[in-house]
Amino acid sequence: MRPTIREVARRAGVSLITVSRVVNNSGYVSSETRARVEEAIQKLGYIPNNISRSLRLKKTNVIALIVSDITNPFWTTITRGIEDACHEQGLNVILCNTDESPEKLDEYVNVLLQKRVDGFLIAPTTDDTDTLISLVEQEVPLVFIDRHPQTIRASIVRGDSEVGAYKLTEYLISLGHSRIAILSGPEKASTSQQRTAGYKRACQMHQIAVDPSLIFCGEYNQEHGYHTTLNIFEQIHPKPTAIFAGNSLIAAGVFKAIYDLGLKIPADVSVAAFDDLTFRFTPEPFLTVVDQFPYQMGYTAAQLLLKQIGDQTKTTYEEIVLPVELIVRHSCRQV
Amino acid sequence: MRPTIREVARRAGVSLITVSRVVNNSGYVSSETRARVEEAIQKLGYIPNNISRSLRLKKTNVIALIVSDITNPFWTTITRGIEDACHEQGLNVILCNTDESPEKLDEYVNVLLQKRVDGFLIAPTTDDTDTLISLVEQEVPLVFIDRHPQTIRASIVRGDSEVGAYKLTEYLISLGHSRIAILSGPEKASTSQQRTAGYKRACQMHQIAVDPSLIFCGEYNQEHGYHTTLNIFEQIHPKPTAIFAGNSLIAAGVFKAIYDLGLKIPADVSVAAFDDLTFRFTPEPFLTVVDQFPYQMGYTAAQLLLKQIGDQTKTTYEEIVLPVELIVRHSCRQV
DNA sequence: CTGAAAGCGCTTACAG
DNA sequence: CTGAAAGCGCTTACAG
Repeated sequence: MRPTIREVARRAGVSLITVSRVVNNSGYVSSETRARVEEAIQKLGYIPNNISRSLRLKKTNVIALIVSDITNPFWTTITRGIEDACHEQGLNVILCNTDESPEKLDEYVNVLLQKRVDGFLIAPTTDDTDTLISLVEQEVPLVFIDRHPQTIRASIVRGDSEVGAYKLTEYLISLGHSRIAILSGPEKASTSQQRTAGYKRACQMHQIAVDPSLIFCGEYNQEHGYHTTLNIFEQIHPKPTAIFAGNSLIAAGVFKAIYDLGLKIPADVSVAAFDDLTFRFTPEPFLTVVDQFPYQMGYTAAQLLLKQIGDQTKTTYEEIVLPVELIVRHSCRQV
Repeated sequence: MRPTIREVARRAGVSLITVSRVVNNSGYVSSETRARVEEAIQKLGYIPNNISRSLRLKKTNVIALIVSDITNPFWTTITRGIEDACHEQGLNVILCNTDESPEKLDEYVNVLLQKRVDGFLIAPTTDDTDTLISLVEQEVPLVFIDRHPQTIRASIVRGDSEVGAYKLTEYLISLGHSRIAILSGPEKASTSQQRTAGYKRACQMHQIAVDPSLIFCGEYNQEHGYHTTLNIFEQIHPKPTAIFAGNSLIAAGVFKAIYDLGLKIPADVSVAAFDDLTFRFTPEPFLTVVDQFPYQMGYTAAQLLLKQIGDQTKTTYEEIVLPVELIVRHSCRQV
């Protein structure tokens, strides 16, 4: 059984209040009293109970992070940024993986609402809206990361998908490509809408006709990249000379399909993608990408959430769009 | 302000106890009463406060996970296994990154002790012993993952490093290699001791002299892999024909060094490593590895911790050694 | 500079 | 099947 503040008080011959003051460094305590209390704490191995503190203060210093899968390096890196920002401010983060299941999201949100976390950082997937709406209605501090569910007005930190896609497409056009397939994400996801929009804008700006049969929406996963690429090479004529993968999972699928088709990148087809994630174990990274700086994204999102937790008074809605960067490497060639 | 159990009770015309019973599904409640209470809960949007519940019950249903860096795919995958196991049992996990800093470890442990987490899952680094000893003395539920700090008796779940290293070395020997450099981890880390031991045992079993100048301890990071490999190719004669990297970070450094030296794998030198982590974005994985199944490792560790949290009575010490597997690919050649 | 008392929102052993 | 009362371990506004 751990000693409580009461035992410390008894041992130091003071009241509970005084002990509370020295523990929290608040209010006046004479230095002799402080010393006595500190000695008692020491001797008893007293560890303040923050459960009761939280109950009184209605503040847990814990936030919830909900992503689809921490194992996806994009989310891993975001998570690290979040944890660092929270650690600096003395908060802890509870990690949740939903695997894109609305039921798991529900479950997590319910449990964490019961645990009275101070706020939520959520990377929403397409079909989660109901639970999220209810969070917003309850005015729980909440910031979205990366994606913005349709119709929900809440704070968000995201990369500039439109501009990123524009730059990437423009780069491909500058290499002489005019038939560029884009393997985007789900039609309803704000990120894939923005990426497709950037792609279209670049085409239009450079007098290249947008061919709707080169725009493929699908999940942000390898299967989409793989099967769509196989499809493209079987059925589309004239074949595209470049493929723009909407994220790195899709890119991995594209790579595999091209490998299985016995083709070479960039000799037979140029490939570029969103998100720069394979660098860690590659001596010489190869893929041309748009980097969204996920660490910064997580860090910024956490800071925004902490700010909102700080001033609960005004329920302000804030959208932070982070700049992205085109990193040219060796997966695209001049045609 | 959220409604409390008191308001629900008033609205339903029952006592607090009764509300508590229906919320927790414990004890007898007539179905009419239950219905009335449930309606009140519904109408008020009552969300039980688990802070106060935790205070009473002395149980938070939260555990702490402390790793050096979630961004390292080995830990990412372990983390996912842990989170899944905890989620199944209704616990949440707080994620902490120490960056191998003993001070950060201290800080996290103190804060989380104050938050009264139900237990700790820790991947210790070499110099953390003091804080960890104190945790063990306090009989806080604790299980180590992957590594075992010297001198501390506590539960641990780890891969079979010795056998893994033995198999990997034996495989290299079977290809005709007799000068095999091993780039192991820190001298004091149990994992690197075991890997070095497995390496030596394999050499001895196959009548190959163990050359101490081919055994390189260092950090589990890219720098060690990089600089040691450069060193090897400048200074060691006769040169080793194979390099055994102690983990995947070291392997990445080895790869980069070999690339920078203008050499090819496996034509000029064979390379094999611990941990299979690059598969995700690679259509055709190349590196021959020992897979430690980090997902399983995390899952198992969490289960062990949850078991220990369950029966607090006996402070049993348990060591679970998980089997590992040699996965032969294309980074080693016959000599 | 120090303290008495109420209260944060639950649960539980006991009585009826 | 239902409830009164004590208590989990803190903090705070107020008084002295």
